[in-house]
Amino acid sequence: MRADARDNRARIMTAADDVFGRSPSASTDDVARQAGVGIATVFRHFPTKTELLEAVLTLRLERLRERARELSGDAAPGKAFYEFFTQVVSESASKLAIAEALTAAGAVVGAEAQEAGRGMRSAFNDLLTAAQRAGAVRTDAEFPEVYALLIGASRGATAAKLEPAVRDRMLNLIYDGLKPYS
Amino acid sequence: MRADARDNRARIMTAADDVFGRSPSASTDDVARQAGVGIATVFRHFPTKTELLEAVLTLRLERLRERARELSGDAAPGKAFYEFFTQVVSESASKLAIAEALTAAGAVVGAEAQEAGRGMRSAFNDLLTAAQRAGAVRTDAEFPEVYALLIGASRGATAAKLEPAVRDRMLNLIYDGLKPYS
DNA sequence: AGATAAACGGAGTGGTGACTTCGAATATAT
DNA sequence: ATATATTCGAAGTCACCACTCCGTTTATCT
Repeated sequence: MRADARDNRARIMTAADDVFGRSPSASTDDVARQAGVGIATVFRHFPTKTELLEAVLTLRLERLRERARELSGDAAPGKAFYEFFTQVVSESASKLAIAEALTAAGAVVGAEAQEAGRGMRSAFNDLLTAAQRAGAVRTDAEFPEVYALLIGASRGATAAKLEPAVRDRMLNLIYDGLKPYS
Repeated sequence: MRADARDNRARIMTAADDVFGRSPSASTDDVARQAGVGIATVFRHFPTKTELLEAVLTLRLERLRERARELSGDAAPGKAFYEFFTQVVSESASKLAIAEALTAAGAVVGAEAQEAGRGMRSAFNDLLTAAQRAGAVRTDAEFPEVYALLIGASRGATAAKLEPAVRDRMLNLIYDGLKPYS
């Protein structure tokens, strides 16, 4: 690939991430304008709008998986789990698309995005079981319902445009339900 | 209004509730076809698509408020609160639009829908405070975060197409966080 | 039953958005 | 520097959708 083509591809991804993050129903023209390229250039790199969306989604999922792994290396298991949970929800509140991405991850057709979704969920599951072993999360909570909580909290925070203080109180309610009986 | 006109209006509302419930991006033609009327008839009753959506939303919100009031009369306060919460989430899982409705209720422009949203939230708040007085919900949980939980659980369940069993386990985690320390 | 006002439906209209075409521009190899 | 293969972008095409127009039908009143 020629150097200018690679540049443009990166700029399109960045622009798409930004534009779709603000308004998921934005048009391809919007993305092209924001990226400073022609429409045709967008379609040359991503033959269909769906593929562009999937590329953005994949990137976001990969970043989240990366973040989960960092935390699992750096912090105490309980802290790592709750911090990751909080961070995902906080980012969703300001970036609509992450929530949609998380949702779509379970049902998306594109092989790449599916793989990224599996990776991210797997990393989250590792955080969960480590936190359970450390006694920071009750052991009778299983992955599916905890993941459902993560998605729900993200989408709820995004949809309702919660103030940060309310969002934190909501998260604390959730966390109290996740902690072991004392 | 002529009798046939009133009939058609009702059929259009029912059809819209069904069609938009399955796919919120459905076209007005879809609604007309499902209702068995021409497109023009739909637009005669609801001059714009937004107004049709708002009418459906308002109806749903009013039904929810009604349900909340019934429960608050019939059941013990704690039971009434948790049952209402569960029912809203369950219905959202099968009817996408309720979640969107709940979300939109906070920000919708139409005066009628706003009023219906206020009424529904107020009825939910009554359930909450009664349950708190009865010792079934911790008293330091305030309305905004509890309502945020309701929206989040609804949207999460809808978006992720949770199996009922997982949904119930997720709700139990939430409820454990809402119950008073024992 | 006949008159008439109200309501109906189907065929437009205009605008938008995904995707294509093709001549102009530009990176890279020699 | 020049050739050439690759990439670019502006101006299309086509399909879809919200909304309108108007000739036809139908409920209701006398």
